[in-house]
Formats: sequence, C-alpha cells, structure tokens
Amino acid sequence: MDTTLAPLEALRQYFKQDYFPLTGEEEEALTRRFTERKVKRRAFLLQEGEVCRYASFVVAGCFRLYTVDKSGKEHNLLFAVENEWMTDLASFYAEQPSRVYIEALEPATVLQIRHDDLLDLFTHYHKFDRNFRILVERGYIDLQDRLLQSISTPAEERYQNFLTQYPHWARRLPNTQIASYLGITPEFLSKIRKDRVTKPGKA
Amino acid sequence: MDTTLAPLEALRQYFKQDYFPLTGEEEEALTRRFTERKVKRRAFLLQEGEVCRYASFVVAGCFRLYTVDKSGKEHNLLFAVENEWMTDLASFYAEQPSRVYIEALEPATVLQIRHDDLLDLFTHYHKFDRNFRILVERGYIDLQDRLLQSISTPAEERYQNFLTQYPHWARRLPNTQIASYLGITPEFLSKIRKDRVTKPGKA
DNA sequence: CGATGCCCTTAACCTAGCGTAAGAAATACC
DNA sequence: GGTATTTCTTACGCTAGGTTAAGGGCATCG
Repeated sequence: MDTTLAPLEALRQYFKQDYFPLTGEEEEALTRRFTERKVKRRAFLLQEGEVCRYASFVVAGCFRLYTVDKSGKEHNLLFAVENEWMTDLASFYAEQPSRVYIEALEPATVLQIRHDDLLDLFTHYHKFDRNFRILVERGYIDLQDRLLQSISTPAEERYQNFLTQYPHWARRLPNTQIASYLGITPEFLSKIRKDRVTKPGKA
Repeated sequence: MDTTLAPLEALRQYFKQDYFPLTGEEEEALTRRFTERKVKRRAFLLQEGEVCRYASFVVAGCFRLYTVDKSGKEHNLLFAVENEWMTDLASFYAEQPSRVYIEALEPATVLQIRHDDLLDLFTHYHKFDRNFRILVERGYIDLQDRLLQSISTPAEERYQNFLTQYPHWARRLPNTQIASYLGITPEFLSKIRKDRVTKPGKA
C-alpha cells in the first residue's frame, strides 16, 4: 500500500465518476498541482480574517464550515467528509478575507490546490473550466435548497430532511453540530428527537 | 431608435463590462441564441412544478423569485432588475421541476436563452464556459452571504444591510416584498422602520 | 483506572417576532 | 377622474424556539 499515491487516486476517481472524463495529460496536470496536508482534530483549515488560499478536497476525516455572530454564537453552514470539497468559495475566488472558520471535527487528510494553480489549470485545459463550472453549479443548487429550507421550513421538518438528504453526515456528526447546522439549540434538537419517537405517526 | 436591437446591445455591454471580453464571432454566437420576450406585471416567468427552460437576462423591469411554503406563505429569495439574471438555476441546470415561482413585479422585457443553446455555446466557445463559471461563482457568493445573514443576523440589522448592499432594489421595491426577502412580516418591517427614525442614535 | 471533558437530555421560564384585525394612504387601471 | 387594489401602519395576544440550570452517560487520555 502506497500511502502517498492513495489520496491522489481518490481525487482521480472523483473526477472520473462525476464529471467530464479527463485525458491522461489532464489528470497529470491536475494531480501535479495538489499537495497533501494532514490536519488534527480541532485544528483550523481557515480562520476568520484570513484569505482562503486553497481549495481543499477531503480525502479522510470530516470538516465543518461555520460563522461566529456578534453575540459569539457559532452557526454551521456546511460539512464535508471524504470525496467532498471544503473551501470558502467567497474568500477563495475573490481573494478577500474570510468571514468563516473551517475546522476539522476528526483527524483529517486533504488535498489542496492554490488559487493561481487552479486558474492556471483553467487557462490551459478547457475541461477544468467546465468541470469546476459544474462543481460550483452543484454547490449553488445545494445552497439555494439550504436557504429555502432555513427560510420556510420549521425546525422539526428541517431535521427530517437533513436525515434523508445527508445520511452520511447524520450518521457521523454529534447532535451538537447538527443542531447548529439546523439553526437550533442542541436542547431543542433533543426535544424534537424525543417527540419523534413518542409520536411516530407523524410520517 | 431600433427597439429590436437595443436589448441585445444591453447584453453585449453586460459581458463587455464584467467578464472576459468576447470576440466578434463569440458576440454573434451569443446574441443569435437569445430571444426577446415581454412580460406583463404580475405575470410569471416560471411556476412551481415547471422546468425552467430558459436563462433570462433582464433588460427592463423587475422580477422576484420566491417559494410558497406548506402554510401558503411566500418567501422571496431573490430580485432582479435591469442587467441582472433571473433564473432558477437548480431547475435550469438539472432540468428538474422547479420549486419556485418567478414573477414580474413591473412590466418587463427579458432576453432568454434555452438550456441546450447555452450548452451548445459552452461546447463551441471555451470562453462561455469560463464566463458562466464566473457568473455562477458570483451567484454562489451572494447566496452564501444571504444564508449567513439569514442565519446569524437579527432582522433589524438585515434590513440595514439590505439597504446598503442593494440600494437599487430598496429604492424600487414595495416594503411588502422587502419584508418577505428579509424573512419577516410587513408589519414587523414597519415597526423596524419606525424605530429607526425614533432612535436614530443606533448607528 | 481514574478523571476530565464532551455530549445528550429534561424541565421551567422567557422573548423575539408572528397572526390577526382594521383604518389610512397611496397607486393602478378603466 | 374616480373607483378598486395594493400598501403601510398600529396594536395586542400568542407561539416557536431560546435560555438557563442541572444531572447522567461515555469517551479519551494521563
């Protein structure tokens, strides 16, 4: 087992499965620009005020992206586990200081590409412009859905939807984190979960 | 004054100002694929359940994109006026039934492109892949900001931010629509506005 | 293997923002 | 120009979800 090759292999597989397939040359150009990085549990990939210099592809472990509001409360916006991306796109693309934190919830390994290396990739290989267009489109769609729910759906139903939409996150994350994602307190989530068992005829 | 030419000219200007400049050929390819359409006040560009077949560039007038929740309440997600896009990206890209409505708040004129014509454009001209990647990136950034605010900022401050971030929308839209965008009732917005005048030392 | 955090739960009280109703002002449209 | 719709405002009771406090389970690390 070659541990240095394995992460890049995961990245190759990712593009092979979900996007316009890459030629050998494109694969080479892609993988050459990524750097592996290990992150401890509780460590930050990004902190508020920093510019997000890298787009990170998660190879192992688990992250959350969150804001801290004026009263000090944390709000999770996004999670990422294996084969998902974790980047503050706003900061990354605009090269502006970020308003969010990215923290590892478990010991993690990521593959990172610098902003200029990515632009470079776009300029030289048409297909990356396209694949990353699609990638952002998907992110946009998820985000719109999230906004829609957070605006127009009561907490209990948001929790239900979370369980069915993101079972791989739900299985893995502590309820504290899920509550923050749903925009409620852990106490209130606890109540919802109890009610769900008590009155199962709700479905 | 040639009224058929003017709208396309607006579209050309739009790409000239904000994106990678187009060659004459690209401009031609672009404008050839757009169709002008006039929409009456209160008319729908898209209704829930329909697939959003067109990406629409607003030449004149004003639109809102909104959902209706289970209890029948409407929630505005987005506005668009001249030189902005109004499309349900989720439905448009995935070619799935939409969950939202797009309604003209004023008599309007749009330029529309079909989904397959746009893909066509992507395949033949590298630059559109890129320009629309950037376009979606910007949309993503706005959306994330919106989500961030709706999650972590109290209504009064969201209103303030709305006024400074989107003065061109604020000037033009009835408070009812703005309230719905902010996620509050018109009655509550009314209260906020009164308080703002009464205690101006808040800033 | 003991202890120091986490994480989850329950319960009693509290408040921001909503629902409703209803009058006044402003706009749209014929 | 006049009638019909929206739109804006005020007021008051109400509810979803937050806050605070406190106890118990279970990991994890020395």
